[in-house]
Amino acid sequence: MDQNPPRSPSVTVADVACKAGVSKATAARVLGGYGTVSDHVRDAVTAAARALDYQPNELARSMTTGRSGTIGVVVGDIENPFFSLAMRGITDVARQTGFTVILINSGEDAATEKSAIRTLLAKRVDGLIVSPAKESDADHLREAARSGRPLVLLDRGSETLDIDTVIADDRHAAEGITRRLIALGHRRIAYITACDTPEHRFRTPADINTGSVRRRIEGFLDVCLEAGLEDMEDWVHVGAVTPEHTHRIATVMLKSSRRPTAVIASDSVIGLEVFKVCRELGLTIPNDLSLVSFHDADWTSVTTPPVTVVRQPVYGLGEAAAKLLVERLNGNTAKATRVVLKTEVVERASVAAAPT
Amino acid sequence: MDQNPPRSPSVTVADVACKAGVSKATAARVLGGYGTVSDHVRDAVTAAARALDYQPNELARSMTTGRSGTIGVVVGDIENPFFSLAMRGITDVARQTGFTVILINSGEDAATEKSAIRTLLAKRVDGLIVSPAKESDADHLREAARSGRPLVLLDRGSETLDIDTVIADDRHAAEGITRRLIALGHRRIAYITACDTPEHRFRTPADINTGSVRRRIEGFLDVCLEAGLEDMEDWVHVGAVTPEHTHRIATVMLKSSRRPTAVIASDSVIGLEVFKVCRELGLTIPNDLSLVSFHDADWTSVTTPPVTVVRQPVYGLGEAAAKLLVERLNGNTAKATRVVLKTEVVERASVAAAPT
DNA sequence: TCTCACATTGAGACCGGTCTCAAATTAAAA
DNA sequence: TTTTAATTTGAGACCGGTCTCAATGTGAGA
Repeated sequence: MDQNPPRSPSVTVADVACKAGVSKATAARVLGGYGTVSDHVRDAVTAAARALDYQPNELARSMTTGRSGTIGVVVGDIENPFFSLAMRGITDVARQTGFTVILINSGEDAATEKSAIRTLLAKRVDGLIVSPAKESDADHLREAARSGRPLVLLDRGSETLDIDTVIADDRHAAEGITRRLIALGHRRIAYITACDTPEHRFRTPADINTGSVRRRIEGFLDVCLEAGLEDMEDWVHVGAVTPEHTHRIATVMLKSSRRPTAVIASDSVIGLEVFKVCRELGLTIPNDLSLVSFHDADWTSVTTPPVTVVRQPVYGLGEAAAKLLVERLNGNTAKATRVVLKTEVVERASVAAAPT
Repeated sequence: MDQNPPRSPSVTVADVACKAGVSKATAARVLGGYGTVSDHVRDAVTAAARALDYQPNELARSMTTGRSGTIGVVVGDIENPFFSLAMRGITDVARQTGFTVILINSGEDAATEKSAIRTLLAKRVDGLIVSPAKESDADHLREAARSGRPLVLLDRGSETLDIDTVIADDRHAAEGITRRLIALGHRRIAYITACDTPEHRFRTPADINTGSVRRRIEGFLDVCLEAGLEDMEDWVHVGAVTPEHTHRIATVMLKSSRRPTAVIASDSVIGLEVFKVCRELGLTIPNDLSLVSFHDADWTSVTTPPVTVVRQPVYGLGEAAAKLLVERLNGNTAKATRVVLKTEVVERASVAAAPT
C-alpha cells in the first residue's frame, strides 16, 4: 500500500503544483515563501508537498537568486588548534545567520590557496574568509575582492591591502612580553616562528610574509632596540614549520654555548616542542630558560611548570570575521575596516629572572 | 585604455561564444571540455574566454549534471582536536579527488544534526560523512541513505544500521587497558565520558547513545566481570560534557572516601581536566591515582608524569571515511561495509600499581 | 563521380527553481 | 450599479550551464 516513493527523479515544484491542481508559479510561491497566495491554495500546496515529500533544490534556487547561502573559508591547517577554534567561531555565526560553510585547507601553500579561492568563487560562495599564507603576492585576494563578493582576511593581511581584516594586537602583545623579559634581566632572547624565508634565515621583518608574525617580530625588535639590545635579528629563528623542524631548531639553539636565556614561541605547537627539547636536554624551566608561548592552548596550564602565554581571542577572531562578512553580505558598503582584538598575557610559572 | 571590465553581470558561455563567433553549444564544448571541437575553433574560444576573463559557474553546471562536486560533513565539534584531526584527513582526500567540503557543526545536538543533514541534502551534496550525536533515533540517517546519496558514518554508528561505517576498535582498546589496570591490583576503576543519559546516571551500556563510547564501556565492564569485579556500573560517570562539568564530577569523585585508584578518561579533554583536579586536590599521579586517557593529544607526553593513552588513528579515520565515500561516488555499490582501524596503547608514566 | 561514414557545428530543450507581467477575480469606493 | 483598486493566479521568460539531435562539411572507398 504505502510503497516507497521513487526517489531517483526528485520531486519538483512542478510535481507538487500538478498534484495540488495549481500552476507551477503558484506552487513555487508557497514553497519558496514569497509573493501572496490565498490560504486555501496554500494549504493545498503544503499538503501536496508533504504527500510527495518535496525537498527543495537549493542549487536551482541559488541559480536564479544569485545567492548561494554559502561562505567559503580558506585556512592554513584545520588541524592546528588555532584554526579549529577560529573555525568554530565562524561556523557558529554562520549557522545563526543561516549560512553554510565550505572549508578548504591551503596547507599554508600559496598556489593551493589561489586555486582554493578560484574554486570557491566558481561555486559562487556569497563571501570569503581567508587566512592568507603569503602576503607578498596578493593578486588573487585583490581579484577576489574585485569579483564583487565580500572578502575578510583572518589573523593576517598587510596594511597595504584595502580589504576588511580581523586581527589580534600581536605587536602590542609581543612588546609587552619582551619588556617583561628584559626587565627580568634577559638579554639573549630567542623568537621562534613557523614562517619561513627563502634563505631560511631571518634578516628583517620585511622577509616575513605573515602579517601577524611580522607584527610580533617588529614589536619584539623595537623593544629590544629601545632597551639598547642590538643585532637581535640573529635571535629570530624561522622555518619551524613542523614539530620535527622545531625540534631540530630548538635542539641546536639550546645546545649552543651562547644559548638564549628566554624563548618566545610563536604558537602553541612550537611552544610544546621547545618544552620537550628542554626536558630532553635536562634544562629546567624557568631556572635555565624562561619560556613564553603565543596561544593559550589547553595543555599550557598543566605542565610543570605551567607556561606563561599570550592569550589570543581566537574564537572571537573567527566570530568577528564572520560577523563582518555577514554585514557586508547584508549590504554594508562602508570602506574596508580593520578590526583589532585585544590579547592578554597569562602569567604562569615558566618565566623567571635570567640566570646570572 | 585598459579599463576594468564590468564584473557585475558575469560573463557566460554565451558571451564567449558571441565574441568567438561560434554558437553557444560549441563554446560550451570547449569550456566544458566535452564533445569534439576542431583545433581552430578551440583556439578561438579559448582566446575569447581569456579576453573576457570567463569564470565558469559551477552552480549552473551542477544543476544539469546533478553532481555538485561537494561532500557534506557533520561533526560534533570542530574545536575538539579529535574532530579537527579527522577533518584534516577528510579534506586531504577530498582535495586529492577533486571534491570540496561543506562543514557543519552539530554541537552534538540531535536536532541540529537533523537540520544540518537536511540543509546539506538540499544543497545537493554528492555524499555525506556524519558523526552522529545520538544513535537511538537514526531516522534522518536512514532517510539520507535512502535519498540515493552515499553516507558514511564516522567514529560512531550502531551495528543495526546498514550504513558504511568507519570506526576504531574501541572495545579492544578498553579491554586492554582495563586488564592492565586490574593486573596492577586496581579494583576501584572509574570511567568518565562526555556522553550523557536522560537521568545523568549510568545503568547499562544500552543507555549510551554514542557507539564508540558504548563499545568502550562494554569492553571495560566485560573485563571487570571476567575478573570477578561486580557492580562496576557504579563507577561509570556520564555527563562530562564541558570542562566545567568534568571538573565537578572529578572533584566529587576524587574527594570521596571510597575514591577510585584508577581513572579512564574517554577523551583528551576529560583527561586533561582530571589531571588538573588531581593537582588541585594534591593527589599525585600515579602513586595516589593511575590515569589513562583516550586520544593521544599532543600535551599528554609533556606533563609530569606523562600520561598513558590509547592512540586512535584519528587522521586515518577521516581519511578512510572520505576514501570510502569517494569510492561510492565512483559507483561502488557493494553492500555496506564496516571499516575498523586499530588502536594502540602508548604506555607512559601515569599508571602504576594500586596503592595498598 | 557518387556514396557513406565520420567529424564538426548549431538550434534548442532541459535542469528546478525565481520572477515579471498580464489576466481574472474580488473587494471597496463612488 | 458602476468604477476603481487590490488581491490571486497562470503563462512563460530566465539563470548558465549540459546535452540531444539534426544539419553541414570532409575524406575514403567504390
